[in-house]
Amino acid sequence: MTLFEELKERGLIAQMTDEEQIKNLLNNEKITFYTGYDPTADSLHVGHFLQLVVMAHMQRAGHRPIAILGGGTAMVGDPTGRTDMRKMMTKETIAHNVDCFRKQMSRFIDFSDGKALMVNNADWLLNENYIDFLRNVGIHFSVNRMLTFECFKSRMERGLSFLEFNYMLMQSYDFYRLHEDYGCVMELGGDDQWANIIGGIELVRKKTGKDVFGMTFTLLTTSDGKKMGKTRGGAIWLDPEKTPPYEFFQYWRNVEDSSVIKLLKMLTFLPLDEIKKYEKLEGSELNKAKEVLAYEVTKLVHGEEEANKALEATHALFGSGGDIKDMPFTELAHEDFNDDVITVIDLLVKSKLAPSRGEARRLITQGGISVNNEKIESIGSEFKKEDFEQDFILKKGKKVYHRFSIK
RNA sequence: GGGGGGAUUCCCGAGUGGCCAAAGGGGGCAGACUGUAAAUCUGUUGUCUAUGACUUCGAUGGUCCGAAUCCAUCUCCCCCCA
Repeated sequence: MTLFEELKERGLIAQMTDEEQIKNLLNNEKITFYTGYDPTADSLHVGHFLQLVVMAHMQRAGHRPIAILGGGTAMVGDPTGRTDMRKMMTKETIAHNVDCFRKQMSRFIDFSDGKALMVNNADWLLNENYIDFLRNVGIHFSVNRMLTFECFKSRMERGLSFLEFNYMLMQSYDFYRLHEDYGCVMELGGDDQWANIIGGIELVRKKTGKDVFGMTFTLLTTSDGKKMGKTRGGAIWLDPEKTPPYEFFQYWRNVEDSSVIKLLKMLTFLPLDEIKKYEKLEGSELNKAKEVLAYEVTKLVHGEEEANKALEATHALFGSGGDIKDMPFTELAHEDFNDDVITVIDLLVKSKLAPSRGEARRLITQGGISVNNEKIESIGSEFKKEDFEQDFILKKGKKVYHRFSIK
């Protein structure tokens, strides 16, 4: 199967500028392409992960990826799809985020021996002279045309600052620079990036007369169209400090039925033939596919060892057997006890299962808390130190487990 | 530069002197039903040493027995005209 077919079959391609030419390019040539990452946080999240997967597919097929870190563009902020302006980040924050991204990325893309490049657009954008930039780049953009773009629609009602309006020009200029400096001929991005990509392609054509290409991949959404990768606690991060592997695993284990197959295709490298087998599953059988999805994605992001641990813990809690050691846990200190006892409320707050004592009370009152499978009936329930000598597993709701031990 | 409107709890959005910890919706959490799914129904959703106390309605100061609501100053946002 050719790369192009594979990407298509996996549902990764959303739009492209010229299907025939791109197909030919991907299947018969070795090209240099790029994708951008805006360093808006100190860790990559699942949206970036999809981006990395696409890059990896391309790299495996012999193409050369350039990952561009938006150290320069983040100074301005992409208004695409936003109803309000982003908070301006300080230069220090941006630099820090760029560093974090850089470390995480090398796990997915092989940057050795020039097989892939990582550049920071701060290197050229920050030194641009305003007047020169306007004369070289600004001249090629029509405001009339930009205003008709879908990506600015939502902002036409709420207001759009001139600062943000420039974002498209900056990203377009990136493409031009990469084209000139590295022979980059294609930009890849999430489907929301379509307008910015087109901007770059047109700029390259106007300045050099050369044709370059653009392709977007499908965004991760739930069946009702919401962006995936968000929970009440915020985004699902790739940084194990911010989203522990067990939690990461659980996120994928709990996706809705209608998304499993789609996600297996998009986010894992399992052969399509194998995924076809899961496609036949129905009803509760789909849980098997969900487990495979969770395992594979966790393995890619956190490594095989962590994936195994998460799987073990999952089996221990939801099935039978397995090792409970690897579920989230809290170690209690002797100071946490009062007269050798500790209340359930304290346990809930200590382990951050409840954000406040009031919330902890509510959980207990509503019957949402149990310890070693015995429901806690009273908000005054206490436990002695001895109780922690054996396994002590607290359950919140139906599927949040937490283990306690004593130092 | 001129004129007008606005800032409310996680979000949207009511409330224009006591009945306001603040309607309604969304989201979250919990319960029922289930398959660790979806949909649905129910409860809940500021904090605490908890039938009470404390903090909250852009910021500061004031009026009043009493302020999210009235007054003054300030900060920020939006719209219209130029």
